Amino acid sequence: MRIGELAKQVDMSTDALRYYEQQGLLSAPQRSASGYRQYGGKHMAQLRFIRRAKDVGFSLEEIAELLKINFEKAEHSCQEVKDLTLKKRDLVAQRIAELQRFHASLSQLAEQCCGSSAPAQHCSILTALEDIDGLNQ
Amino acid sequence: MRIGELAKQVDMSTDALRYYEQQGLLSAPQRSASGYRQYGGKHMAQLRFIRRAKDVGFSLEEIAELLKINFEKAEHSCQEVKDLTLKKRDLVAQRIAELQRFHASLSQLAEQCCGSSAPAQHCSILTALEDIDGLNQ
DNA sequence: ATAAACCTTAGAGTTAACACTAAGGTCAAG
DNA sequence: CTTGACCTTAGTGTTAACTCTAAGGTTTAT
Ligand SMILES: [Zn+2]
Ligand SMILES: [Zn+2]
Ligand SMILES: [Zn+2]
Ligand SMILES: [Zn+2]
Repeated sequence: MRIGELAKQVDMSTDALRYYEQQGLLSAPQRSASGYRQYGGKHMAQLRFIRRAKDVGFSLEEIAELLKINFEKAEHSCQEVKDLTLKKRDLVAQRIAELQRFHASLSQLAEQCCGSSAPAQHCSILTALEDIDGLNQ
Repeated sequence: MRIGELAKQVDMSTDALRYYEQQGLLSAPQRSASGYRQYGGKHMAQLRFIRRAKDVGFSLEEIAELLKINFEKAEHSCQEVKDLTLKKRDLVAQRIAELQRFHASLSQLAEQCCGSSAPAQHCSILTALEDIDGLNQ
């Protein structure tokens, strides 16, 4: 299977596949006499692993770590894998908390603004951003 | 007030102030005979506006828009400001939803893994990432 | 045999919001 | 009058995950 075909199968771009190979996420495949990459089922499996790991929020760097562990299962522990997962989950939770603060502030600002098509000289949102006491306490 | 002094007052870096000026977020101040930037209260107010807008999640690009509206209040409406705010809030909400999906998946994965220091050959997390049916349905 | 569709590499571009560096001019204190 | 702290510009580096471009070689179908 050449790169275009594999890319179509897993719904990724050929650029992405070459990039993953360069980053050590996808095994370098054999090459044809003319230098074309020749992929097999193993590569498709790797790409599906990558896809699923991305779908739960892992970065490519983290996925590379997971793939390595998966490749050398005997030399790694469940603890290691679980730690990676929990650490990622906590980072995600932190980011969610930050965004929820944003969301609350934006909601509060929007609520107080009349939203009319009249000139904005009195706009409470602009006032809040200007004044020291516009937001919070 | 020179740039270092102002930067200290608002707790930002001098690089950041020059960057804001270049991006049109901070008015270009007068210069001394030797070319030093000379800031006043107006600039401090602008920086505080920027700080507060950042604190509720606006990007610098969005802040530039808000500053422009704030500067020409008569030519803009509350509706415009409120729309910006609501649009941003909805984007934030979307991102939160995505991260919450990540969080749920990661929690589920972690829950199923024994986390022991034994070899990872049986690890349910790796299995889930490998298998088609490991996650979701 | 030739055109369309595919493949190759290397390298630059994208986005955000700065941080860092170099090479040099200025200002206050002692 | 010299040190040290401050300022200037222009330009490069950072992170993530690719995308795009250029310049060319290969395969397949007609
Ligand atoms: Zn209003
Ligand atoms: Zn308003
Ligand atoms: Zn286990
Ligand atoms: Zn496990």
